Amino acid sequence: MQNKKISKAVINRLPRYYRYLGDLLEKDVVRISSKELSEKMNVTASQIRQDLNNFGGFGQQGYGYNVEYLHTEIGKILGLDRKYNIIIIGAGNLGQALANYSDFERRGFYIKAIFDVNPRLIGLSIRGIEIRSIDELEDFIKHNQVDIAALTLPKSKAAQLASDLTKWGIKGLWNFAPTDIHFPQDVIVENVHLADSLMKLSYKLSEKDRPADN
Amino acid sequence: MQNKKISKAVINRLPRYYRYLGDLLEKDVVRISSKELSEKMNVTASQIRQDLNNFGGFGQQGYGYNVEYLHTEIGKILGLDRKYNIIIIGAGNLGQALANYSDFERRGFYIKAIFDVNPRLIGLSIRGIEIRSIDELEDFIKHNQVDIAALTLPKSKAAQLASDLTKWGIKGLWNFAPTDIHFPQDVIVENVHLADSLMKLSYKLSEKDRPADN
DNA sequence: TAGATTGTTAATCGATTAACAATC
DNA sequence: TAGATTGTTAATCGATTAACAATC
Repeated sequence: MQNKKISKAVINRLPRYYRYLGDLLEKDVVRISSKELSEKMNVTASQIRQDLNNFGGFGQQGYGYNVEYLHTEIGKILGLDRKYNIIIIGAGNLGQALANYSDFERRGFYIKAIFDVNPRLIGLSIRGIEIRSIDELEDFIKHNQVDIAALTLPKSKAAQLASDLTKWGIKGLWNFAPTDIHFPQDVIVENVHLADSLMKLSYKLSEKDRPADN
Repeated sequence: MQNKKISKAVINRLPRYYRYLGDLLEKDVVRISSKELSEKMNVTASQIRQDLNNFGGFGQQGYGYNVEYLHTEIGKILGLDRKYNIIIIGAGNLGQALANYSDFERRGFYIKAIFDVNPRLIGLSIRGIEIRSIDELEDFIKHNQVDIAALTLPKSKAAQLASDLTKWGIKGLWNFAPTDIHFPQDVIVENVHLADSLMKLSYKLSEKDRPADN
């Protein structure tokens, strides 16, 4: 079915659908119509049906959607029907926070190692995940199947490391450094810019009490 | 000038412009044309000019844009020409990571306190920021000017706390809990969903090796 | 002045919403 | 069968890109 190119807007919404369906599942809701879901999610029913139909018909006329089935199917679309091995580059606060966040494993994301330059951190463990020297990074990647590298290191080092990582075969980068990273090749980069997010918040806060000029 | 409603797409791009202009400033670049900037940022020059013209004419024909001036002006638009007091609700790993991230202060975001329910954490300090009991939260807000509350607590507690916080007068929520929070009122919510971000990454990784069907 | 580049209007493209026939 | 709700086409809306006159 999936022939036409899926738009970025649709992809951005998929995890949100997945989350809401997961919540419904926890509440033992068996079926839901696009209309009901649209009210919960604050979107139009039309958009939900359009979005889902990018990937095929998951519903049934007169009935709606089976929550469990739709949840599973969106999970498959999101690639959650397999496991991912993750390494974290940078054992600072954010890197440690990610390592400690055990919820990712429930979704199939396994953190296998953390790397840092700081000798005082190397050798320590977080939830049984060892902090290793960055010098071992290349070797580790060569000997382990690593799907995703999370970059939680300073901006100044991010670009060089990203380039090394892709050279060593990493295809997925989850970048938390406050700089954009993009590769024209087949490397997928997902950026998380916390500072940007905070600025959007301050924009909206300021907008509120900004006097309409002229 | 700013009369027409600014679209969400434009707002999302503003922090990115701000970031790139900051980088240029660090490299002592004095002026830049929309064309040069568009090449650096991987967008069209047209889009840059359209975006900026939502807020007024910051450039000069035949010259381009003065980097420092534009940086300052976008900063003002983003509301970075004032200070914000932040409190963090939830002193878990992510809350501690945010508290430790001193860079926010450079942009005018000051973390004033952290709150948690865990007695073993209460009383500790992170970078001089005290971890307090959640019982003191209401009182603290009443006696201090708090602009933003960062929610780094479990999903199960996020909704109730968000509702309390707004009752006590908080107008800005920076939500890291894996659940959507929205208030129809004048409360601004900015959601950071790390799990969603990771799922987008796994989508794109899976898409790559997904066989084009039929 | 000639060249460069903006600000802005018009054209295009894409995404969202509305509508409704198909069908469970 | 009648009612409900999907899947899907058509209409609308909004955002991006192209073009170019204005102007530094």
